[in-house]
Amino acid sequence: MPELPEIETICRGLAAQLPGRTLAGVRVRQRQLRLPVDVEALQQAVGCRIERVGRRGKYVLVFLQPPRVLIFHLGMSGRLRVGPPQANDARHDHLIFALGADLELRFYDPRRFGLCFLTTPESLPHHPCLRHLGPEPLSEAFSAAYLAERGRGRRCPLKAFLLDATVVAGIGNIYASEILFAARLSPTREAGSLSLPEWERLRAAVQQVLVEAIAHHGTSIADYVDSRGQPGRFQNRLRVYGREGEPCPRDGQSIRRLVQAGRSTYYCPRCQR
DNA sequence: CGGTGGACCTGCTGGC
DNA sequence: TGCCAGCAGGTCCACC
Repeated sequence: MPELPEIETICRGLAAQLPGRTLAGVRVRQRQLRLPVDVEALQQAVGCRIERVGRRGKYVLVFLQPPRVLIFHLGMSGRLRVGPPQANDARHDHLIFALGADLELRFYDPRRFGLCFLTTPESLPHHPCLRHLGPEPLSEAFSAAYLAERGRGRRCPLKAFLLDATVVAGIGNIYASEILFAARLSPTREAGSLSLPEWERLRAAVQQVLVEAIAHHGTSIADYVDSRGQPGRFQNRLRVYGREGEPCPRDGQSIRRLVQAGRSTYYCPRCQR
C-alpha cells in the first residue's frame, strides 16, 4: 500500500495525536507478520511515554521515554489508526496499543507483509531493516551527483534502480512510474546510460512528485487511509499510473503498461526517452 | 557481481 | 450465480 507520501501523511497525523501519551498496554493478536513480532520485547514499551514520531523511508518511528523506538512498516496493506478504544477487534487488527482511557493505536494488516519492532535510539541506524537504506529523497544528500555515482556501470532498468531502497529510500511502484514520467525518462533505460543533465532531471522529478503527493496526503487507490481514517487525494493527479490506453497528458500518445521484475510500469513511449 | 522471479499473505475484480 | 485467474501500494532470498 503505502509509499513515502502515504507514510509521511500517517506520521504527521500520529505526531499530532500521540506525543505526551503513555503506552498503557500492548495486545498482540497475531504475531506472524513478515517477521514474527517479539512479544516480550514489545512489552518493554509499556509504561513509556511517547515523545515524538519520525519517519525513515517507509518506516514509521515512534520515539519513547525511557529511550526506546517503536518501528512499524506497513507492507502492502498495513494501516495505523488512532481513535477511541474499540469494543470489537477486526479480523486483521494484529496489534493494539492502549493509550489511556480515551485513545488507542491499532495496527491492521490483512496481507501481513508489515513489521513491528522495538529497539533503542542508539541502535536504530544499525537495525537490520534500516541499515542499508539509501538517503532520504527530500534531503540534501540526494543529488544528481549522488545518483550518477550510484548509477555508474549499472545495467539495470531505470525503474528498478528507483525502486532499489539502497539507492533511495521510500519510492515504491506508483511513484516510480509518476517520477519517470515527470522526468521524461524511459523506465527501460539502463541506469548507467544517463547523462548528468538527465540525472538532474530525475532528482528534480523525484522531489517534485513526492512533495506534491505529500501536499495531497498521498494516493488512495484501493484502501489506503491515514491515521484518522481519511483517504489521500493524489490518485486524481496520477498522470500515468493505472492509465493504460489513456492519452498521455503531454502529447496524447496512448499510455502503455509493461511488466518489469513482475511489477506493472506505466509510461508514454513517445515523450519518455 | 547483479538482476530476475518466486515466495510470503489476503482480498478484490473481471472474465467465462 | 459461481468459480478461478490475475492483480495489488513491499521486501527478501535463491538462483542464474
